[in-house]
Amino acid sequence: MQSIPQSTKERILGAAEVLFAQHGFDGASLRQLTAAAGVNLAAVNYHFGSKDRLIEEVFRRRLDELNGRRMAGLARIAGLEETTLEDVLGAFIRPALELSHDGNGSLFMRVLARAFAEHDDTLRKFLSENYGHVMRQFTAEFARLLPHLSKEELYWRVDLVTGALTHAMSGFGMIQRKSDVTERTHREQAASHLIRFAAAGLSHP
Amino acid sequence: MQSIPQSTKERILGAAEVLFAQHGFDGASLRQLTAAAGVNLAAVNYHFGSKDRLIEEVFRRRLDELNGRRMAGLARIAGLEETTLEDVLGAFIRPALELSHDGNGSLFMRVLARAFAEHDDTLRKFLSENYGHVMRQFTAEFARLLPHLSKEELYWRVDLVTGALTHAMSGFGMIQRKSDVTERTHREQAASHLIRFAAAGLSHP
DNA sequence: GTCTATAAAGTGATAGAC
DNA sequence: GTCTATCACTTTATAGAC
Repeated sequence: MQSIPQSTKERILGAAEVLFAQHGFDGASLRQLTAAAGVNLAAVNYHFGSKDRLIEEVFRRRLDELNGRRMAGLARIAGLEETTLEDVLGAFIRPALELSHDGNGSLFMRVLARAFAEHDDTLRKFLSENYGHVMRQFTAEFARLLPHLSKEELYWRVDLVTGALTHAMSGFGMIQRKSDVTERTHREQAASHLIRFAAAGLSHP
Repeated sequence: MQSIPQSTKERILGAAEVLFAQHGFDGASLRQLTAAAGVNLAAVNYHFGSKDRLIEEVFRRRLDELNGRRMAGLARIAGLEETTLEDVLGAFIRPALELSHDGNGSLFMRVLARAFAEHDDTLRKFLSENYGHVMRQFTAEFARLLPHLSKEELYWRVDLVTGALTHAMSGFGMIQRKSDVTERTHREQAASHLIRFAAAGLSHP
């Protein structure tokens, strides 16, 4: 297998993901970031224009893929007679699990969690405009499977699922991985617990 | 009622809570903070020693009260034969609700959410050492009420409840308050949905 | 496309007068 | 206990050489 040298742009994006996860968007400076990427300080502004635009690209790089997989998974099962709530939750959660098994993908889930905590209007608008349709599609499928719930009741429950998902997938929790369990297995357990927990929380009478 | 003038220390703590919620611990500078409090820049270092110690005091001021109420609520109901899961969840969640109805208390819930996202070891250690016993007490009561769950299974579920709670109480969600609902009512709805959601997620077979 | 150098402003912290 | 002034850095961003 031939090794393909990473472009400066890719090196910056990779280092940014790691450092934003660890220190936050304000906490990670362009100096730390370019040093970690092994590129010149001025390269960020040359390739991205500003730090804010770099932040957006860090999201876009992962979310295009992540939400594409979610939509593909949903398309495969949505509307079928025998679809279960667990199937739909799996279509949403499993792509996040696969991402977090791949290289620094798990760190990206922490970046995403920071974006929620940030409450920044610009960032929220960017996420909502570019990826809002995914949540809407999934919510529509939940509505079909849970016809006993009012629209409002459903929205609240989906919102709480989002919270549990963000928490679990970004590794916020106090649950420490035991030394005899690989990190991969630990995350798989998290996803499996999450799917059953969310299904119960969504569907209770 | 006589108005009691706030001390410099209290003014700083109040302004810090607001600005840390809005801009984060790194994002809010001591200059912004002291200007908002109407005190001199040097006052932070005089009264608290450093920015990090100020951050700790912002937590301590609210968490002593918040967790005290939680423990008092739990003591009132724990161990009783007829205690329900909803009662215990209420004892945990209602003090947070009351806090968020009081002045800038709702902003503090956002500060707390940021602390989770921060993943900072020093801060996590501070929270765990000072308030870890609260989660342990509540988990013990959950264990009593849910004897069919293994220890591991219960830990996962409690962790997921924490995520949903943080999310809901800090107002992360996409659910926008409607104009005909007061903010107070909105938060009460959030708490009520949360308690039922968490009870279902904790207790499913 | 990458580099150095630097501008212009902001940062936490502190010394010392009052 | 509060003030001004300042130290010693770090920040993002950019101009201009190569």
